[in-house]
Amino acid sequence: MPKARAWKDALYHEFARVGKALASPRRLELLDLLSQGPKSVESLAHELEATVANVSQHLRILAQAQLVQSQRSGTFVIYRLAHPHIVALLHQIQAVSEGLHAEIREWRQACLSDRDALPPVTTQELQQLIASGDVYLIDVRPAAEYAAGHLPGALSVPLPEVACHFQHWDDSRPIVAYCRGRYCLYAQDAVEILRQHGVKSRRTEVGVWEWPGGAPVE
Amino acid sequence: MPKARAWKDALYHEFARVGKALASPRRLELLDLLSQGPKSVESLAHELEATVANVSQHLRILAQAQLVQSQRSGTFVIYRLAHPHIVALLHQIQAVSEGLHAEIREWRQACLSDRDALPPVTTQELQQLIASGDVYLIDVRPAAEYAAGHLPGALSVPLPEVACHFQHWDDSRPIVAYCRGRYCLYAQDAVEILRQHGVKSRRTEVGVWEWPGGAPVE
DNA sequence: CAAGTATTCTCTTGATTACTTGAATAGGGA
DNA sequence: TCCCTATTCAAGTAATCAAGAGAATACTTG
Repeated sequence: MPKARAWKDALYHEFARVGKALASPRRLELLDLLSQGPKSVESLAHELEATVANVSQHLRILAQAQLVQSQRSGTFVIYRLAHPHIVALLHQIQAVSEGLHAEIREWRQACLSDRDALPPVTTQELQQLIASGDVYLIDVRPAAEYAAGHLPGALSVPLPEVACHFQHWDDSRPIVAYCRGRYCLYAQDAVEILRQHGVKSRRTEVGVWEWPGGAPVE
Repeated sequence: MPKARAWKDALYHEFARVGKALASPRRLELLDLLSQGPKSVESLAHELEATVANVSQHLRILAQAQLVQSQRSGTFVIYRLAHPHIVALLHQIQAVSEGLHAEIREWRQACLSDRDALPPVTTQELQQLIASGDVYLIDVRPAAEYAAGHLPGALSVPLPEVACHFQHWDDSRPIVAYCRGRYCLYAQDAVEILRQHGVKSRRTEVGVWEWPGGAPVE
């Protein structure tokens, strides 16, 4: 039945177009950054510490696979994910990868836990804290990412400004920092900065877009 | 901060190992077949209409990414998925791909619907039918895949045997055929065979492993 | 132990991909 | 209109990957 073979070949060829787009570390990191909100080529290149030309080419490949869309805004070109499902796909890959390759778990432990005095805040805990309202919930990502979506009740305190803000705060309320996700070090760094100023704080277990209630509020 | 870059590079490199494994149509089809149950290299090569050597190499790549595991059984080597999460990852890729590339939907419509007199059975409908017990629910996949897991109450009627079995059945009970999934033509073929014998039947909308209740019973 | 077979390994060829560098394009602001 | 800047294009090189053919391996069965 050669007809059935042709149909299957075409079908899996299409699926592999998505697979090929996910086959490069650079492109996975680009998608991860774009999951935090729309960004320009230049800012993506800066975050990746890669050349603009290189990032531009990777974005072209992602656009050909229709995983991202671009849109001109002034002199910049702004890229965004083409569909919210892609965030779920990313997390699925990361989950499978972490499930299969124990070294990732170990790295994460090594990077995140040994510097961390206090254990991270679990999702349930944070939900209770938000409901009670008695918490400084700080979003330590860049302000643009906060603007693209954040947890309910969160304050935007980008990492470089953490050291300035806390001084005017009530000492008795707990401080909880969150960032891009499981593999982002920003919240970890914020907690460390605060600790060096003698202020206790904790980070969340997961990032914004892993929040169970779905998309965060604007 | 070059240390953070090194950590990120290593991390996304690991994620990309999974991505690279998913970047080939052949490997995606292999994973899809393995999601139906463990199989030998030879039977996989036969289904893919590829050489054994070629399939063996693709399996090696999948094994290096730790997506599949092998185990010797007699003179055969049996491969299986390393983790049930991988099925979810596959379906996620297919969903994103189908969401982005409209042509896949069109192909599927063209292949599946025009030959089909009766509309497919929805998941809710089938659940009601199974609960009532008043249905011939036939699993038209190869017997080995039925053995590896099937829907509750299903009969194993491999495609080549469909023409023999139906004759002893009660005409008044409805017949519903299911197969590997959304992109498998077996159930479609079974319905067509039955129609040529003057018997009405329908196929399900989804396959075994897309069943909402999770893994099927043994 | 020997024969037979399923599977894997090795090597080669051709094709695809990644990254860099330098030039070109295309808007926006003066 | 002209310049300025963000982005893209193009060319070249190094590296990686896909697929096939044939040899080698590993295991079972007699």
